Amino acid sequence: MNREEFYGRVYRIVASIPYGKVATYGQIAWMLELPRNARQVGHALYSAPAYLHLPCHRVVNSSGRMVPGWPEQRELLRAEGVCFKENGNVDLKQNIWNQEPQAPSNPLE
DNA sequence: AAATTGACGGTTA
DNA sequence: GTAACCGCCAATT
Repeated sequence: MNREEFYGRVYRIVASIPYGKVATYGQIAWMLELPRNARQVGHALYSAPAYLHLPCHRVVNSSGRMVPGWPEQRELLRAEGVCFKENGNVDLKQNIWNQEPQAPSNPLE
C-alpha cells in the first residue's frame, strides 16, 4: 500500500462518519487493518485537501482531545450536538462512532 | 542516511 | 484527573 492509497482509505472512512458522531485515530487505523498507524491517520487528515469536505472535526484522539491549534473544531462538534466532558474534551462514551451499533436495546436495561 | 517531529495509543505511577 | 515513558510509523529536516 502506497501513500496515496492509504490516504484515500482514510478519507473514505472519515467521510462515512455520521453526523453528530466522532471517531478516534486509532479506531480508523484499526479499520484499515493497520492498528499501529494511528499517527499516519493524523498525517492523512492534516494533509487532507479542503475540497474533499471531510468531516475531519469528527476525529479526535483516544482521550477525546481535539486538534491542537484548531479551536473551531470544538464549536463544529458542539453544533452537531456532541457532548463534552467537564475538562472540555469530547465525551467519547456518548459520541463515539460505532460501526455496528447493534445494540439489542433491551428495554429492561 | 540519521535524527527529529507529530491532528496517536496504551501502560504505569 | 495529570504526567512521564515507551512503542509505533511516516513525513520532514
